[in-house]
Amino acid sequence: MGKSSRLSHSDEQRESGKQQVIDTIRAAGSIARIDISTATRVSPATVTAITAELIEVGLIEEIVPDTPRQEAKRGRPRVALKIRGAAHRIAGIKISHRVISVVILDFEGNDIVDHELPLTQGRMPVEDLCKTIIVALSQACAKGGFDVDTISGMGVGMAGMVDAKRNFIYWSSSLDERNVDFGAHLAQHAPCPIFIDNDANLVAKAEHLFGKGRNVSDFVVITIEHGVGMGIVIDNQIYRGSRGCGAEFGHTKVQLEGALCQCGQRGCLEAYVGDYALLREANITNGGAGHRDLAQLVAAAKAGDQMACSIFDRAGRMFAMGLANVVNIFDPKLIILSGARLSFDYLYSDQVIEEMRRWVVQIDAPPPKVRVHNWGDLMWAKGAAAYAIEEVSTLAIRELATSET
Amino acid sequence: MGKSSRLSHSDEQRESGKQQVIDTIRAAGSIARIDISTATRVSPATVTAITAELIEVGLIEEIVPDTPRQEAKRGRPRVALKIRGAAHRIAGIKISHRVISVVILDFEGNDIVDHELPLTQGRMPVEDLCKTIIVALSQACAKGGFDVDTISGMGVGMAGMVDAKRNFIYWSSSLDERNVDFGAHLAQHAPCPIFIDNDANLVAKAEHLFGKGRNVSDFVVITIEHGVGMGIVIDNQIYRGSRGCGAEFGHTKVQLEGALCQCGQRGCLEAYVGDYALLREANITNGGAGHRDLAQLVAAAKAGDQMACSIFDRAGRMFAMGLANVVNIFDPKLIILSGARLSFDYLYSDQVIEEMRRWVVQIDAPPPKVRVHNWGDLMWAKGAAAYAIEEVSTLAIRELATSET
DNA sequence: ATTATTTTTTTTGAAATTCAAATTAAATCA
DNA sequence: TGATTTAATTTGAATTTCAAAAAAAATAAT
Repeated sequence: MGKSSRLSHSDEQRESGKQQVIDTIRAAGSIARIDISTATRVSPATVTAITAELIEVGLIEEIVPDTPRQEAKRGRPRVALKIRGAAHRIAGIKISHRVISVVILDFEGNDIVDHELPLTQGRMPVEDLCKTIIVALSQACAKGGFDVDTISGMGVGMAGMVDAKRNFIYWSSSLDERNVDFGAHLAQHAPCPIFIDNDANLVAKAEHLFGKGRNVSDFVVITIEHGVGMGIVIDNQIYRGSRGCGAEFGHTKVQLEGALCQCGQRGCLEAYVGDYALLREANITNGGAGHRDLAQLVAAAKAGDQMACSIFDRAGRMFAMGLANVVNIFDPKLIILSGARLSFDYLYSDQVIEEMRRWVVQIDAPPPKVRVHNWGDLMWAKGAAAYAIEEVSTLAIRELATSET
Repeated sequence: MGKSSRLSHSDEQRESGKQQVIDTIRAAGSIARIDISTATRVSPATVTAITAELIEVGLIEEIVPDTPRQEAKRGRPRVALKIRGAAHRIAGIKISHRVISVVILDFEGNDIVDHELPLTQGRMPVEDLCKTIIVALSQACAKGGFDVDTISGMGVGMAGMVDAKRNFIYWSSSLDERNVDFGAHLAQHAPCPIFIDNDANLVAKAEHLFGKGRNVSDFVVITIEHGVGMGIVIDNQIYRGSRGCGAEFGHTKVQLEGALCQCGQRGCLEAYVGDYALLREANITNGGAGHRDLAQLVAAAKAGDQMACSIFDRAGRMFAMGLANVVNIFDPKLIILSGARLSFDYLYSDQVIEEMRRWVVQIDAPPPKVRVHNWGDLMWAKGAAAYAIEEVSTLAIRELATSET
């Protein structure tokens, strides 16, 4: 028999018991009730009550022990719980310049389908982009053989300045307008709740839920695509700043009156490590002749070309300096360098990381761990899905509290 | 009749109703029950119950309306509540190079006494420093005419790398040893609970409780003494990083392979804006002859000396750059530039702040506010006291929950 | 002066959440 | 087969919080 309840004030922001339990299960992958109890410091009695309710509504399920026996231990065997994948279908969408990537996951985070829709233009009117997103989503659903209406939530990630709380976009390289209430526009076309955020924040979410940030409460994720992005997780939550758009690592200044950046300012990190910045240098030093393409430049460096080496060398050092600043300010346990492809290994090298470590304030406590994570191309879209999974999870639990017999 | 209780798990970390209420009262200064209810979204009934208990144990009190009448309004008049100053006496202690400053506040935050004890040496053995702290505290108490044993808690602030949670000091310019469990040492002499932290963090606390950060949930405080310090408040709490010592603003790098810093590294902000850095430059450019003293250098600049101007100019720009980086990473609502004396007005000038604003990522949302706050000399010690007040407050409420008939 | 109105505060009984302790369940060991 | 061990569940109680009603304390209206 379910319990009815109105929302107690303190459950609104804080983690209710149910949230806490479901988060613990998700973080663990699979976990027995007794371990949930120790992890959350909620009594076994309460864990039983909560999990019973979550099982009843289908958000989690028991794992039937297909493996004959675990280790030979006495006592009643523990039965593990996990998220019930079938509970919800979640879409993650990443808008890049040339393509929209869609991934559809089940509620547990397993891939169901992925899909790409090429874009003819990088910068689009709002309505066009909305329609295209829905087209991409529909195609993905068709590929998976289910209806769009079966999607419970959709995360959307794009480069730019996004106020995630309001689903509002101050600026994005994918839109031809500034200050767009993108959430409102997209909602008119979408069949489900929408959650929009900056793409780097979403990758941080993905690392937290599925990646190398699992079970880590505080860490920083650095991404490199065209620009340099950062996502910060503090106390298991994305830190978003007061205007909803902090963590602009790429526009951190590393040189007074330095190189000109795409953003119009000087001395931004991005203006030293971005692909355009490297090519700009290569072509200047080469008198305009030569490297059109980053791969070519990398090859030249590997072949021992002095110019090319010097370019990457400086980029690496600037990157190390930027990273060191983040560490000096945040002092995170862990830094994850996430890449869709590892085309940026000149920045993610041991040498760069060593240099960063040297530039960090020295104390007799272990310096932050640095881990490089090479997801495939789906990284960005999965990040968007991770965000949506979390939000849908919250919605589902809130609904539980509000309704029920 | 009091209520007995054991600690529910969720009350340990989270804010219990009582904490929330007392924090609201402290933040407001004085506030009626009905307003506490709306501010905390706790029901009036609960507010009545909680405040009744807090009054009974003497942590808060009603304000008798000395002023004849407020505005002519109908209805039962609201009676305001405030923290009861007499509930506790709290000490705040700041260790500087030349002096130990002590301030004793009542529980409401009002000054009771302050006192200074000159130091003969800047860097001392642990035991000596502990003893000296107690001497300074005792002298302050004597001055106030009360016993040391009547102090309920003592905050201690010092420059260096401190893990506040453990009262552990990795390094401090006041100690001749590294990695000291200073809390344990001091506890052997002190008559009350001790709370140690980095001095800049403590100033942030003071701004939050008593200063320009009152009722602001997220902000950054920059302090300049000999070095450059920073304290970060996120979600009403000091952000301390994973090793307990983030926010090393002064050792943020602003120049690749830059000027040599006291810390042994190159390119630190401090190596461009610290007093020693300015004098170093002045003396080099002057061929070693001349400015021994910052005041002299400032005077020279004001008189139009080209060299001096250029030195301050660069320092200001480096400072702006460092600040811009903090904004680009944190996106705080508010930046408070705190000073004990305003000897650093060349860094806190409108020009510097304007420059910082230009270097911040531009979006159509208001940029962070910047406020300069000139406390007197007591700033640092008050910060230590602010921290202690908050901790004692927490202890008092925890005790309430644990004991009671 | 008396009554009506307004607003704050308190009281009261009920609902929700959580827990400790006792109990039951499901396994292995002897 | 019974003893032992560990996990999960049940049960009754404690605590917290709230909604609704009542009381309190003022001004406004008659």
